[in-house]
Amino acid sequence: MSLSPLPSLPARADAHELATQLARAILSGHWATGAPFPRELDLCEHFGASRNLVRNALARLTTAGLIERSAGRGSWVCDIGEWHLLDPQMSEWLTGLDTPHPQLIREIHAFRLSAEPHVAALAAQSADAEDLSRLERAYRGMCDTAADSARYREHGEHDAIFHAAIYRASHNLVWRQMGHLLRPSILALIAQSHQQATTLDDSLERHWRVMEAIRLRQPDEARRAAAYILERTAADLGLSMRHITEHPLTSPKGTGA
Amino acid sequence: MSLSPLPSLPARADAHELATQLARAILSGHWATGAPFPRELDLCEHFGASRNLVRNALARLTTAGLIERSAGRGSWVCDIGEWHLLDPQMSEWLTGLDTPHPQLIREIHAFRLSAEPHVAALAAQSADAEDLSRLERAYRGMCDTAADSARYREHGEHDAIFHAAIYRASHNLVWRQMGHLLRPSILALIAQSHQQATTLDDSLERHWRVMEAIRLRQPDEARRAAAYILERTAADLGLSMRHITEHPLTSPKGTGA
DNA sequence: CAATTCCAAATGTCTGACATTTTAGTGTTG
DNA sequence: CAACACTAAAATGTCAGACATTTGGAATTG
Repeated sequence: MSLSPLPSLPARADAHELATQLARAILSGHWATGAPFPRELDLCEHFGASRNLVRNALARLTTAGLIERSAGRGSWVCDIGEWHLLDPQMSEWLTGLDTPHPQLIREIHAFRLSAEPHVAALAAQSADAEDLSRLERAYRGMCDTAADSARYREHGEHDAIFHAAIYRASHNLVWRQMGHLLRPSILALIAQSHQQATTLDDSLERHWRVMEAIRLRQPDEARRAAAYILERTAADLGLSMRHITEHPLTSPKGTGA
Repeated sequence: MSLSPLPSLPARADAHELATQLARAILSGHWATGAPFPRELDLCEHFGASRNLVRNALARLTTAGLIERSAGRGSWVCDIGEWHLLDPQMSEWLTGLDTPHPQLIREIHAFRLSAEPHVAALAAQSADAEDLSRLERAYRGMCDTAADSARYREHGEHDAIFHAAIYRASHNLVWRQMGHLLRPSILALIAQSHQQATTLDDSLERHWRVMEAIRLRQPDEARRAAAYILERTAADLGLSMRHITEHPLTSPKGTGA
C-alpha cells in the first residue's frame, strides 16, 4: 500500500484542476492525518503533468493548510484542525464533494448557530439599499426554484447567496469574508435532504422574516428570525439542537461519522 | 509613474520572503485599488530573481486575494473587500507592518467586539484542562512581561496567544481558525500605544476575570468579562465605542486614513 | 560505541523555450 | 463609412532539464 495509490483521477493539464482533485481526495479522507503525501515525481508520472505544474498545485494545497512540505523530507497530510476552513478556495473544494466530511458540516453548522443570529442583527443595523436588493434577488431565486424539485441544486445556490448577503450586509470586512464558508454547508444540506414542498414553504417563510426584519431595521427580530431558520436547518441535517447549543463539542474526540 | 516604481526593497532569493515584501507593500497602500501590478519580467529584473521564483511569490498573493491575474491581460491589485483577512498568512503579513492599514485594524476590532464575548461564553461551556492550561501560560506570560516596559512586544505576543486560546477553547474548528486573525490587531494596539503601568494592571485584571469565568463554567460572566476587555482595548485604540457598536460602517465609503 | 563523513532522497531554484489568452491595431470588404 | 477577419504584440501559463539545498540515514573511522 504505502501511499494509498492515488484514486485514479482523470489526467488534465491545469494546475487549478489538479489542485482541486487532490484537495477533494484529501477532504474525502483518502489519506489519514499525518500520512505521507505522494512525491512530486510520482504525481508527475501519474497525471502526466510537468513538475512545474504539479508544484503549482501542491503550493495551493499548502497555503490551504491541507498538506505540509519540507525540503528533503517530503510532504504530509495535515490534521483537520490545521485546515484553513475560512479560505474561499476551500469552500470551492468542499462544495460538490460527493461525500462531504461529516465533521466539517457539523462544525460549520455549529458555528453558524452561534454566529449567524448576531450577524443578522448587525445587518439589520447597517444594511443599505444595495444589500436589500441582493437579499431580494436571492429570495426571489429561491421562490422561483422551489416549485420544481429538479432544480434543487439551483435552489441551494440562491439559498447560499441569501445567507452570504446577510453577512455582507453587516458591513464588516471580516464577517463578509465569512460568508464564503456557508456555501458548502448549505449545498450539502440541500443535496442530502431533498426537501418536500411543505418543508420548502416553511423554509421560505422563515427566510422572508429575516429579510423583512433587516429591512425594517429591527435587530432583535432579525436575530430571532435567523435562529429560527437555523432550527429548521438543524432538523433537516438531522442534528440534535440541544447537543449543539449547550455543548458545542463536549464529546471527547472525533465523535465519528 | 505608470507602475509606482516598486519601493526599493532588499533583493533576496526566497519566494516566501519576496511574497512577504510584496504583500506588505500592498497592505501599506503602495498601490491603489485596481491599479496594475508590475509584470513578472519587471519583478524578475528588479529583484534579481528568476521568473519561477517570482511566479511562486505571485501565486501566494493571488491565493490571499491581494492581486488578481489573467493570462494575456496582466495583474491588478484587488479591492480591500476581496482580501482574505482570515488567511493565516495574511495575519503574518499584517503583523510587524510599520504602518498597519487603519481601516483593517478598525474592522478587525469591530468584529471582535461583536464576536469575542460570545466566543468567551462558548469557551466557558467547552473548555477542558488543556485549554485552561494554555490560558494560564499566556496569562502568566503577560504578567511576567508587564513590569518591564521594554518587553512590550513580548507582552503583545502573550496577549495574542491568550485571546487565541479563548477562540480555541470554544472547541469549534471555525472559531479556532479565527484566532489567527487577532494577532495583527493586538500587536498593532500594543505597538502604537505604549501602555502605562496602571493601564496594564487594569488590563491584566480584566483578562484574569475572563479566565476565571471560563474555569468556573460561567458563560454569562465570561461574556461580560470579554466585553469588558474590549472596552479597554477600544479606548486604547482611540476608537469611539458608540460609533462601532451602533453602526459598524455606516459611513459611505472608504472613510480615508 | 561515538563521532564524523558521505550519500541518497526529496523539495527548492534557475534557465530557456514554447503554448495560450487577450487586446489592439490594421487592413479588407460590403 | 461601418463591420468583419486577420495579424501581431504583450502578458501569463506550461514544459523540459539541470543544478542547489536540506534532511536523514548509512557507512566509515577513531
